[in-house]
Order: sequence, then structure tokens, then C-alpha cells
Amino acid sequence: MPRPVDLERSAARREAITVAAADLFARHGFENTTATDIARAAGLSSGTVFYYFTDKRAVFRSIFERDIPVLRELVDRALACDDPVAAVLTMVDELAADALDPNASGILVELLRQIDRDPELLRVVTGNDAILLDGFTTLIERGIEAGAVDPGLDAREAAAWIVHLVDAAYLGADPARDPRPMLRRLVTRFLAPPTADPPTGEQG
Amino acid sequence: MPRPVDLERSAARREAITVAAADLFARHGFENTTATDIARAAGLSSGTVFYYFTDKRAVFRSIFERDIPVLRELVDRALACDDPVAAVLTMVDELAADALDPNASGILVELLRQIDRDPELLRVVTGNDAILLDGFTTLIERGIEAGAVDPGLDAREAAAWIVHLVDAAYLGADPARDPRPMLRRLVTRFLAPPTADPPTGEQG
DNA sequence: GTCTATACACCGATAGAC
DNA sequence: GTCTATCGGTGTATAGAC
Repeated sequence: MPRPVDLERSAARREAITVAAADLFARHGFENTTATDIARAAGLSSGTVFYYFTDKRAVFRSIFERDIPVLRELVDRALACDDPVAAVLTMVDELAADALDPNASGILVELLRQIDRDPELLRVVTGNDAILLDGFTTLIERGIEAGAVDPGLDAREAAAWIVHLVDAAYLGADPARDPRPMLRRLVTRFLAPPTADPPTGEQG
Repeated sequence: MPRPVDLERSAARREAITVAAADLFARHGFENTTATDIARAAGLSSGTVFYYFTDKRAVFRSIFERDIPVLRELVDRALACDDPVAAVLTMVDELAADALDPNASGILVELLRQIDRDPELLRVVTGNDAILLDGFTTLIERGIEAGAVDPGLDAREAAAWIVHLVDAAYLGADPARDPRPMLRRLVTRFLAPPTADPPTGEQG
């Protein structure tokens, strides 16, 4: 009886290719990274890359497909929190933590660049973004009901801006400088109702 | 007596190449835009591009070399203003106005991508950025002295974040949605001293 | 100054051996 | 499943005619 394909080993190989490719794409860009480069970095050969992935684009997409469960878990945890504004800040904090990765800015830029050139990639990251956007929107709506967030804000638009703020933190990513204190200040003050005193800044 | 080179004509040719290239780079990316594409779009031939520019990279750089006088003028005007916070908001507004250009996001992303690959480009945009950064820093320092800005802020770091906010607006650029109201809200509240009441939001 | 033509190099994806 | 070898296609930059 034929041995079934070793799914575990296959998954590990795919993962190795994805991880190696993410690093190369972030540092050198999509077009400047050859399939051979990826193969070498993953410790295998060019042909093998095309055995596991149909395209070079598919390798790129796989980087972001891995995020789905992570983001979902992040949002679920935030939604379980009692204080909506605190939950927003926690989400922002955790997202921004990745900005300390030296490749963070590179991979985001590359994503923004490729997103218009690959409809399938657009589909993937639109899904990722929707998870975040829905999470933030729900939290902001709760905050408005609780009187902790400016009711003049459109919840969805505000949510989109918070995502943009996190993206901005990625872009200015300097591994030596933690963006989180400033992000907290921005988000806190952005959401605060007009009448309340702004919270005292806790950062330098 | 030989006619001197027609400097005006040369400048116009260079400009035509730069403008055509900016559009193509923004839409298709640097690597996906060929020198021949640029030449065709500018109404001339491939060889001519390399007569006016040493490199394809040099064509890309020329896009940002044009910005220097514009930015300098923008900052000078802001520095002449009496109210420092209002001046910051004016600068942000004018910078963000460009975000309505459908190519805004594309060209910014492409810049971010190429900046690590071309030291000469880095030099150019570092200069551009310094003009903005110095302008914002001075205004914020003035605001702190006048008691209109949180003295707990580091002026230069705050200035950098304001630039990041403008970049964020570019990234989320949607020609149908004017980012300026939200940007004003973000910047105003970001700078406000802890004791003062936050200004009432004027946006929907 | 501007064009055409091309040298030279490189890459994505496939074919086929093992 | 993984490799080596390769084909077809493409792009930068130059050379040389005009």
C-alpha cells in the first residue's frame, strides 16, 4: 500500500519557502528577487519552488495568507475586553509591535506595490483588512455608546484611520525607536469626545 | 559662430521625460516601466532618454528634485504666520492636497521602495524631508513657547510624526474622499497641551 | 541631438532525468 | 519530490548613422 504524501513535511517545505521569500522580498523587492534566490535561501532548488507554488506571485501571497488566523485571534481577544477604548489601544499596540521587525517597512511597501497588480493578492489582504476593520469598527461603536468615544465620528471611517496610523508607524519603522507610545497618544486623543479632558500624555 | 545649445529646449525635453516617467512609475512601478515606455510616453525615442539621463534611476530621481523649491516656499510661508498651530495645520493641508492626485499613493510607495536602493536618491529626499522637518520642528517649538502645544512633546519627534500622518493620508488616498478634515483633527489633538480642552471636532 | 539597431545579460517557468 | 538544464522572452545601455 502506497505511503500517503507526507503532509507535514510538505507544509514545512512550503513554510520554509514562504519565510525565506518574505525576507528577500522585504529587503530586495519583488522584481529584484529571483525564484533562484528564494530557492537558495530556503535550501532547495529553483524547480522545487515551482512545485510548491504555481507562480512567483503565489509565493508572495502566501506571506499574507498566514496572517488570517493571527488577526482573527487578535480581534477576538480585543472584543472580549470590557473597556472598548482600552481594547482599541491593545490591538494597536500588538499590531505595532511587529513594526519593530526590521523588515516590517519593506514588506508593507512591497505589499502596497503589488496589490494593484495581483487581483488574487487583493482578495487575500482585503480579507485580512476586513477582519481588522470590523474589529475596530465594533469597538468604536461600543465606545460611542459608552460615551468614551466622540459620537461625531463615523465608526468605520475612524477605524480606517486607525489602521492607517498603524501603517504609518510601519513606514517610519526605526527598530531603535518604539512607535507605540506616540501611537497610543494619537489614537487616544483621536477618539476622545470633545467635552472630556484629554488624558495626560504618559510619554516623553 | 556656432549657435549655443538651446538650454530652454533641453530643459523642456528633460521635463517632459520626468513628467511622463512619474506617471508610469506611479502606475506600473519602477522595474515594470521600461526606458522605452518612458520614451514613447514622452514622444521621443529610447536613446534620447539616455542622452538626457545617465540612468533609469536618474530619471526617477528627477521627479523629486523638482520638489525642493516648492517645499521651501511652502515652509517659508508657514514660518511667516503668527499662529504656530494654525501654520502647522496649513502646511499639513497643503501637503495633503496632493493626496487627491490619483497617482499620489503610487509614487510615494515607489519612492519608499527605491530609497534604500539608490544612495543618491536618499540624498535628494533626505534634503526634501529635512526642509519639512525643520519647518514643523520650528513651528512646534514656537507653539510650546506660546503655550499652545504640549511641552511634554519632543519637537523633532512630533514633527516626524506629523510627516508620517501626511504619508498615511497619501497611502489611504481615495480621490473621492478628502483626507484633510481627519488630518486636521488628528494633528490638532496630537499637539494640544494636556490641560486645555480639546477643540470641538468640526468634521462629520 | 535624436534615431535605429543591437550586444549582452538575466529571469520565469518548464521538461525530463533520477 | 527534487534536481539540472534550458527555452523563450525581455530590458538596459550603447554604438553608430543621420
